[in-house]
Amino acid sequence: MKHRYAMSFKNPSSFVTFRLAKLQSRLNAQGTAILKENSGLSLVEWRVIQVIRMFDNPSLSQIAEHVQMDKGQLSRKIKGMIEKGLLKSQRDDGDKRIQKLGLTEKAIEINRRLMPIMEQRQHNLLTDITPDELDSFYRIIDKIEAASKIRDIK
Amino acid sequence: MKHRYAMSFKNPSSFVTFRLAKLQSRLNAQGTAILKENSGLSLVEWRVIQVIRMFDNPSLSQIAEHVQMDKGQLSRKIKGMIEKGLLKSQRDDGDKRIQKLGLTEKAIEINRRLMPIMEQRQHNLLTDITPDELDSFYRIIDKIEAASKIRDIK
DNA sequence: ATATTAAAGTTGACATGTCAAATTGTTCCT
DNA sequence: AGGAACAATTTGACATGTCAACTTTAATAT
Repeated sequence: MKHRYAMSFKNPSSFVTFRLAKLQSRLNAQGTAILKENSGLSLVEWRVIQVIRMFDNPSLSQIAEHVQMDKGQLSRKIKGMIEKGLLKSQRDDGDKRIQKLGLTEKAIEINRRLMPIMEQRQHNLLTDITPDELDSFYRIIDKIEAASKIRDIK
Repeated sequence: MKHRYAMSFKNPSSFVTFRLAKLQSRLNAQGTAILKENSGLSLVEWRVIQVIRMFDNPSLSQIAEHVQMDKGQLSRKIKGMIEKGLLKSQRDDGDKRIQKLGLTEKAIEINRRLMPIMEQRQHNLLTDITPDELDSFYRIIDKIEAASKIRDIK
């Protein structure tokens, strides 16, 4: 289905991107604050831990893909996390370029402690939203994300 | 309405915040690229121009509120934009702490040229989404944003 | 086989974001 | 009026993000 929207732009929120950016900014601030109060993790560190936890010893590139983050930045971040004792890395047997990353006991323990708090947070964000609404929300996000890949604007 | 969601978290997208962060990251990259190709503006500069355009000579603090941005950062950004000849500032008559910000002809002209491109972009992002879906999308964003203000998690 | 191209990760330079303290002007209270 | 409390903006220190170049190893093509 194609739809044409009237473009009035009387206020900045006429842009979906504006609305999303503002929301994102708040969510980041809240997430950072919660993690700070309950752990020593940054938002990125928390996300990296989740990705490693949910996939099987992913490589740096795979993590970068999942958290949609610059590889350079992630490289430094992971170095830091290894120094902090959160991650361990192991060279891949087959491909010597690849390092497979895993969680240390320390990270697992922090995750165990933090998870209920983060679940509660998510729950708080989503009460007031019906399951149907949430479905639709995710579908729209998918659509916008798909459209955001198309670079050509002409 | 209150809803309880099953929290399985088998993959990182189980967190709304993850999904949104990823989407945001893509949208930023796309927006930045489009602006770069078609102007010399950064995303923040573009947003600042929109806010100034749509409100009546707002102050720095008002802009910061609308774009949800650190005032310190914005202060520097605006200084830069004034040097680039995009903005002009004028001290408020009543309250001498306040500077009211306005667009220069140059900024207006850039905006005129850019607006159709950015509208087209928005249009591309939203085709495939019905007006009803979009309504619902905005409502949900509002709800999540409202919930994100509540700092207390206990 | 070996030269070319590509992928994984690292590094450096530089821009942007965050936080807190400092500055200047305003308002409110007595 | 005089000072405490507050508001708007600026500044500094430091963390994070972005981009491009570089190193090492792997894959592909002649």
